[in-house]
Amino acid sequence: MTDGIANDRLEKLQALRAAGQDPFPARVTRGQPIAELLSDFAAKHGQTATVAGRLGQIRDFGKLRFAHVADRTGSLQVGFQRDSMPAFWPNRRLVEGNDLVSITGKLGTTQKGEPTLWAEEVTLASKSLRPAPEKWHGLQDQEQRYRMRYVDLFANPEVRQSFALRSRIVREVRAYFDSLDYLEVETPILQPIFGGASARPFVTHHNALDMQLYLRIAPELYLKRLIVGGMERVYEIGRVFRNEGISTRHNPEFTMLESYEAWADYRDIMARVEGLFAHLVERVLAGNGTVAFREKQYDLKPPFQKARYLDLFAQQNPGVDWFDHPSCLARARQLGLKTDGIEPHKLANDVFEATVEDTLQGPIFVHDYPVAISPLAKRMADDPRVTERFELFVAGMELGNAFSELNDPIDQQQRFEEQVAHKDDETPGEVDLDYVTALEFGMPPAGGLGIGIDRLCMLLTGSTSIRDVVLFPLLRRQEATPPPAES
RNA sequence: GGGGGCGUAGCUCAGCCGGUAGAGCAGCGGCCUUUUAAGCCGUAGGUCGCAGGUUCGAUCCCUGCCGCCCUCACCA
Repeated sequence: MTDGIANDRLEKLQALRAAGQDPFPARVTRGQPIAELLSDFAAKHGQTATVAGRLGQIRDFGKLRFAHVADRTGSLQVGFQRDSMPAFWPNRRLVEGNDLVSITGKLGTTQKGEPTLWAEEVTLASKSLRPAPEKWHGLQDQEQRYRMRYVDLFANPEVRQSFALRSRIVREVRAYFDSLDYLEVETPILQPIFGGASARPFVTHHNALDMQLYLRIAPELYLKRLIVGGMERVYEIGRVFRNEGISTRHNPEFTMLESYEAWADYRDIMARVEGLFAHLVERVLAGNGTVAFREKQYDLKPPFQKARYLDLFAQQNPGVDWFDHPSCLARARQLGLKTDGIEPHKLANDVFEATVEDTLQGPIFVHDYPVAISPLAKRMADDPRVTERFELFVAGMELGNAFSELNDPIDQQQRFEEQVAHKDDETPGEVDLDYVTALEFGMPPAGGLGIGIDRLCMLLTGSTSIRDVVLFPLLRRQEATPPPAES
């Protein structure tokens, strides 16, 4: 357990104990937030104050030492003078950089005007047995930053800021839906039948019921049951799980916002999305709607562009008919896409993704998706081949997906049966009959929305990798180095 | 899964044409009461990711493996 712990720090720990000091006391004098102390600092000159936090590197002048103490709100210099703290002085070296401390003293300044707490009493709050990363560069190694996020967070202040911003984004998303009289709800993560998206699920098992369960790939079908139940406006922000590849835009567990609103259609939901972005620009970006992402600028202030799915398809694939398999097949081959064993509608959409998605700098609403790739969306009245559905793209990245919800139980059952007939790893092996039953009781016309919160955070924080907005991204388990092979 | 890159001290990084390892920070000892990437003097710290191979000799070249990063595929 002590493997890798610096010996000199263990020695100091022992020395502290020998001197009768607990290196891990249950409580110390709590500090005042440093940011508060720093505001109108001049007026506080001479006052007694306590700060508690992590000690930075010590600058030692013999009979005088300086160091900064950082808490969640900021950092403040502390000065230690031999002549004003004779009791502490002989043990001063037992408290060192990266230790957690509580320090009481008088507020003042140095000759250069730096706000400083002149220490009178120092209490070790918790001994750090490991040194801090390099003071100037912080922790740079990506692997260690993800594996040891706790170090990344205290060593790299901008990481803390990024996650504080994420917290603010989620809070404001809630505030927006709350203001529209939506109810925040929680629906099952453990589901006997997975649905609401197309993705491979994680499989688990409940012992007492001896039942196979899936971690949800989407909350959709449960939220729409609530619409049937008359809740009318609901949203959920929660983790979903997809057993698929990992990339800069994909983590196996990620946070999804889904909202459903009775009596709304997909046009209304488009307005909701624009309203949400207007709210976020105002409350998170302080009115400045321009964000930098992957070296480009994006203006997130609504209104957003709109384009029909099939029009975009036709622009990038002249002469190709989305609904005509041979022509899509030829185009797919020309693009070098994988074509073996791919369902026709899937292939057509692959052509769309290969040729159109990268051009969608946006923000742009792509709307009216073909029904074959939209099993839960309502058909257009004047063209049953397409649905009332849109996706929001920014920087070639899919941020959201919305549609007028299919509420015809007979159509829904047929589409489910179609899916089951062509079952693959990404579709459930059975029809969700209970969901169909719910629709049979009558679901009002409704508009639904899904937004990937992590991707939204990437955009608003300028992060190029989803791992920079997920506190603990999934990494391969680090195995102990295997012993040399026996012969 | 394919392609590319990386892995050297606790941290940040050098390391030439193959000749057996370096700096800064952190640590330890010393000097210093106004520094804030403090400074100066000294000192200690290494399974060069792991395992093989080539070679008189491998951190360096080759092969395999492990991990991470980028990218493509996958992900409606």
